[in-house]
Amino acid sequence: MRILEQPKTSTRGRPGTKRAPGAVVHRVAEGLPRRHNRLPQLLDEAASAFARRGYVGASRREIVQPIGMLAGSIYYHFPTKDDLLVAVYREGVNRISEKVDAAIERRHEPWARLEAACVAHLTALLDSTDYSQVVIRVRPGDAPAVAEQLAALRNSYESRFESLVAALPLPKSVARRDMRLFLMGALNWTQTWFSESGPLAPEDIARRFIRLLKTNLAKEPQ
Amino acid sequence: MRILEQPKTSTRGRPGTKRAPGAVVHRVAEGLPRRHNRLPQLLDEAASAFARRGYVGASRREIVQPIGMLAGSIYYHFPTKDDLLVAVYREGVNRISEKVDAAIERRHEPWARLEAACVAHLTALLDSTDYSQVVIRVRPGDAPAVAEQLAALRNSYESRFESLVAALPLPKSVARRDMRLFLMGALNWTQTWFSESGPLAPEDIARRFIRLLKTNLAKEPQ
DNA sequence: ATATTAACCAAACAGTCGTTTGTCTTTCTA
DNA sequence: TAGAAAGACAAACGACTGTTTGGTTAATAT
Repeated sequence: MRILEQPKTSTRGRPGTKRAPGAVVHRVAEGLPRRHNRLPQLLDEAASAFARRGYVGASRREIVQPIGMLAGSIYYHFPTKDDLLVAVYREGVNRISEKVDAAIERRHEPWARLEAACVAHLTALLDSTDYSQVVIRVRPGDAPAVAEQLAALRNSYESRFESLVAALPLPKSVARRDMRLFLMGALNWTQTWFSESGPLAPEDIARRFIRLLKTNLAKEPQ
Repeated sequence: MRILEQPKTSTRGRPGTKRAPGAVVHRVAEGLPRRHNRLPQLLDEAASAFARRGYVGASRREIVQPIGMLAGSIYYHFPTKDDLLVAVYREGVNRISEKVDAAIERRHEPWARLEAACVAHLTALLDSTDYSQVVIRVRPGDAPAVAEQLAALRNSYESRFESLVAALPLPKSVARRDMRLFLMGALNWTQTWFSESGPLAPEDIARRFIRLLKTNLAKEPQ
């Protein structure tokens, strides 16, 4: 199981100990993974911690504590905390992408496709134990050394919505970029105020937002 | 200049050193403030640091370094880092509230009032050196010990928009709470993608979002 | 002019951070 | 079944964290 790939020019973060500049940073697993491999659990806990506490707020020790692992052991799997974040973030992008793709697959009408995508997006975002939360909660700038990687990952996901909006039959005066940013922003911000005990389920919220967009609010009552 | 008011039951955060439970936590300034008082600069730098790096990401030493103050000196003004955050947060709420109030003061048409409020809101949010950024960037949950205070402050500001939306002449079918959350979410999320070098100024974005809301997108092209 | 005190400085404290090193056990392969 | 490597543990490293303590200086009121 090969983990480290990029040249590791990123010696950022807290300079607890300086790393030897050109040396091999960490022994990298070469053979096949074994049965008793806690990498999946490690990623699960990291996702949970990053989603709940943010990237800087989640320490390595509190990440591994629930599975009885020691903080140093993470370095067998990931050479830095930043790399662990990238792995979680990538998995988050993959999962939410799959859900969205599956949701729009069998729809054909452009508005129905957009709505299905938004429902899937919001469900993933607000579902309490999902990697996808990290993609929204953690800003790329929170880990400067890997910020570009994170931004690229997020972008590769959000570009789907460009296509979905591009397919809509809209009045010429409407700037589609504005509309996408408007809609996605409102959806992403739900993470701030959404409560599971609230009256609305994630899919309701998504559908209501789409409806609001389509409704002509300038019209007088009734 | 009296700073500490609440009973200080919150001995949270990193337990570097335990505080004596019932003892007077800190000598509190009793007399009038003096001329050479760097409290305003301290607040400025704290706002800047919290806005740029987040609450947990900004250390006390990096906050005071630009004004040549030492980390320990903050404790003359604030008994904990959390209290410093509350002060910055409160100032942020005050500033953005004043701007919004001033903007809507001389407007009377409901939609014009909402638009003016959104323009003021977004300008404050995206203007690079303002306290108000902290109100959006920092989540109340980032400082659990004072989370309720922060939430209450944010709420006292956002309630303005409830009134503004309530005054709109809307079709009966429109849920005003949804609409408010929709609009405010989209505005607040701009902090994530806005770039000063981009094509749009904050006030343009706000106006375009309002226009999008009012436009009937369900209509076919032209 | 003197006493008071606001507003710091200087230096340390204990704890936590991300990270490293060396060792050990378990699993797979030859 | 022997050897090798996967996947950790145990313990420490130095830097950094929020916080405390005691002393210092300069502005203010008397």
